[in-house]
Amino acid sequence: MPEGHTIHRLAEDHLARFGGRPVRARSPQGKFSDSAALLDGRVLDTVDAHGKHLFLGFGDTGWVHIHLGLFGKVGFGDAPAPPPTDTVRLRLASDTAYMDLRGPTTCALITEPEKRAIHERLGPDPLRARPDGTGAPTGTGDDGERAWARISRSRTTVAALLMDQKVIAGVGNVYRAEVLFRHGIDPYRAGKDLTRSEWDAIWADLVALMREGVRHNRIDTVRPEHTPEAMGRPPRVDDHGGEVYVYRRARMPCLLCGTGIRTETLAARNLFWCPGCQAR
DNA sequence: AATGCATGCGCAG
DNA sequence: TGCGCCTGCATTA
Repeated sequence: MPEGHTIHRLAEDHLARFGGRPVRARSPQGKFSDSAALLDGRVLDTVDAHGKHLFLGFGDTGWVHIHLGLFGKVGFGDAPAPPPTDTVRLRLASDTAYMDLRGPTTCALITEPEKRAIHERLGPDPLRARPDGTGAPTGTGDDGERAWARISRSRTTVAALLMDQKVIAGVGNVYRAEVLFRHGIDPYRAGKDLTRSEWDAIWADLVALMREGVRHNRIDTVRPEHTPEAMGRPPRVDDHGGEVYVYRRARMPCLLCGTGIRTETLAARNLFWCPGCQAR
């Protein structure tokens, strides 16, 4: 499940469920036992998310840094919490709720400087962009400038650049495929051959799409005129929920032009695109 | 029961 | 470029 929208949503959900109250912390699976003991009885007072990194702030005790990797999952439930299974890396529990974390790549108790170092190696995050119309001071949120500086000088493909967390943080395999489709860009185009206006449109689109992703807790990328209802086609049946144009639609006809969706492995990940709609 | 696969990433070579 | 890591689920036998 984890692209940036999942992580930002998890940050909100942790704060809503556990914020401001002491939590019980355990690591049934064992790898986080020592840190869980330090956290036990502490108060969650802040949360933060940058790209696919989640941070749970416990005051002077430090930050729990979580990265879900490919398989990591968080499950929430209401009290009373059932006995955890032995794959639960971290269980947090309050009087009203519990959370089980399984299979993360990272779950570690870190310091403020260590947290800062993580932010420094990540590119701008569309979900950390300054929301429009809030009157927030300019320059307080992420924007696409730093990403553009890298992309516009790079001979690497746009597809690879979008997945590079140092270039832009939070985009994963689904948003990558979908945003390139939405802008008619061939994934193999070199970064330096992207135009400034194309990049600006991509960044703005990611800000909007990923915010919707946080809101609905799933990835939907089809425009209103291309929804199953609008087109009179059956909704997507496969597991991952959201309505998309190309992701995991290999060999199926493009919703817009009917060309067969292509797939190829790029840097060990499955890339999907429509050769009819996406030009070089 | 065994195998394959996944919305990720870091490392060795 | 390929491998290992972490887990759960669907598919295959």
